[in-house]
Amino acid sequence: MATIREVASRASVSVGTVSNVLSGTVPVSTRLRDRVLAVVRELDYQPNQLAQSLKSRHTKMIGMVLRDITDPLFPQMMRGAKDAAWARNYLLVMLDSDAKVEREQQILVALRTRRVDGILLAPTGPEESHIRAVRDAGVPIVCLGRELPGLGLDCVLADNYKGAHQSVVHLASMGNRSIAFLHGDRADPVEQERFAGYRRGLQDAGLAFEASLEAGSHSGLDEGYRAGAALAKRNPRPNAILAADAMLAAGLLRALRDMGLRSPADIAIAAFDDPFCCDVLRPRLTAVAQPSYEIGAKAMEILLSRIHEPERRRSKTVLDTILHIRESSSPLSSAAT
Amino acid sequence: MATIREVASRASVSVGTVSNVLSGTVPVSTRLRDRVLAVVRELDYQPNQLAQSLKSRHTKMIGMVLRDITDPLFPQMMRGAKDAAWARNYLLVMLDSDAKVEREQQILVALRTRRVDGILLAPTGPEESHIRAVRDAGVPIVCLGRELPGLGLDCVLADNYKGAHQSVVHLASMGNRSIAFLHGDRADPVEQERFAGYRRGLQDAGLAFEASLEAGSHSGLDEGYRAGAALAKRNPRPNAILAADAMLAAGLLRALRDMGLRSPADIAIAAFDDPFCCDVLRPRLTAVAQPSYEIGAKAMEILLSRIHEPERRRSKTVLDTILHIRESSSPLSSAAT
DNA sequence: CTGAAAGCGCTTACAG
DNA sequence: CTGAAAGCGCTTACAG
Repeated sequence: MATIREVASRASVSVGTVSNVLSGTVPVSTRLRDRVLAVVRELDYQPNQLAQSLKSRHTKMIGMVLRDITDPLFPQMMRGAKDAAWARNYLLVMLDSDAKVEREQQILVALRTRRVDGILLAPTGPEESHIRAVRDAGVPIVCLGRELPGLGLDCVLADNYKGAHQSVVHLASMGNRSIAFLHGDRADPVEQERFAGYRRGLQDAGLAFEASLEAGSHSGLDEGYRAGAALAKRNPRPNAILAADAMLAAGLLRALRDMGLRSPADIAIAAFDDPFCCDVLRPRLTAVAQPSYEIGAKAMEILLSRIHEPERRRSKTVLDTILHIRESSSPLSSAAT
Repeated sequence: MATIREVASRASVSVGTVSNVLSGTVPVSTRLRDRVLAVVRELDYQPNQLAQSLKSRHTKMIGMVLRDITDPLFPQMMRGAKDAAWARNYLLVMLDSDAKVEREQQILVALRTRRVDGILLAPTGPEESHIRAVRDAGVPIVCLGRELPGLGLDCVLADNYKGAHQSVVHLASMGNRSIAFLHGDRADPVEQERFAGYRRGLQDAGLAFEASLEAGSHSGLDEGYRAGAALAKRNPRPNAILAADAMLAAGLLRALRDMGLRSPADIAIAAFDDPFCCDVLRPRLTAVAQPSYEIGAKAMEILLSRIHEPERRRSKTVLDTILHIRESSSPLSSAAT
């Protein structure tokens, strides 16, 4: 690839002059300007951003580190972040940490040595010493979807508490008196928020909570099937189930079907997050959607602000979830099975 | 962040020595070595990869440019590519071109100026002049999932022709005599392969093809619903439908349900690609899956080979698809609706 | 084994 | 307006 020296010599000017016409920060005579531009075109010269960055101390590049690119939560989040980045002329690159802390740590180091201007992070777990290290090195980080208690990082996340509360109130308003909670990962703080909102929703709806209303111990289709079936076999059978995620709900739906039970007639269902399959399942699944696009966009704006103003106050942004009421909780919304 | 000069002065050695102990390519006395390493730890010094790359002429970074990160085809592909990259100590970063050529072009330029060592590209469309430009600049590119006719790029893709053929033979073997094809984008070369395989499958199964067996003009749930319903209303009604993608099939399924038709009893269905929802739909969808993980992994291996051996012969790798037979085409596979 | 120096490809004051 | 020079943070021969 051509270097600035080559275009300078071909155009018979100094490299400084080439730099000046390209950057446009210093006036250059039209004659030289045209000569330089012609050579630039002729050679298809593109400045080496590595060299530029070395001087200018910024790369105009942001890294987005995701726990699991397979999770339907993330594509929209990335879209939001990407659009916000492009709007300010930053390049957003995405990395997948595969839900492994060591991988996350390696990625963080790789990003740091490549001097990205900032990082958007959907952390893998509670472990945070490696994150602290890169924060202490001075690279701005904003957390996606959850808050890391220890480090005072900016974060933007959905209001899981309120979302759970709202869905329980909805379920109760449809006449369901006993509403169960299907757990995924009880140790996950996000799920704990959801569970807390559920408990409070029960209370506000004047409904009782008891231990027999809880089931599930990890995520996944199979666990949804297993724990969902167990729940449906309880006597008395709960009228409704709020699942901690859509995967569990899909398994649950399968279990009901195999048991000859119908939803919402026999059991109403609602689930967290709203991957595409919710709308395609039978019955269509009522879901508490996170505003993923907005989370991504907002997080990027905050990151960019912090890059340009490192001392700004740490912020925590909480965005409302959206309740999509569909067949699985509402007999009215078209012919449900 | 600390620079090599800082650690050199703190350790009272020259920067060259620091570099030598860190790279390990030149022997250094234990005394100096320990002193340097101590300071490195103390300062949490990480070499600036920008500067390193400027000298060494490689960034150890690969860009993966995807047409649509929302497409369930891609997460696994990225996993495959990422694992292959890490194994050889390269960093893989992902970019989304949003199915827009201009965006793809901007990303390609951004990647080129940042001097990535190579690019994995799932191109957005037939337009290829901007791709040619970066190839001509000398950056190795391998194409994902399709072949760009004009440029002689390495590519790795699924055998769509054979996959279609196989699924038609399967459908025919289940006793279906008239098998329709539900189109997404007729201009898409990948779909054309699929359609050709379908035609040939019909022929090999001794079945007739006629124009009334074709429907659909673009992709999406709604079009699947619309064109699927049209197909199901034809007289005589086709026994089976092969959908160009799973989204179409989901819409089609919805249409059948609304028409009071059952699958596979009234109409058998198979679809291309195998997003998660295929296994969760009711009935579960028979699908021709692309070996996404393998495509990604293989493509990365080829890219890495080309990086180290630029003159190697151009290669085209075709991987077999996998037919997942499920309820929608096989009454045997559990109680189908 | 160790250090001084040149150079990777740019940008940015500073003279002229 | 234009060019020569210093410097960004490294690596790599080359002396010693």
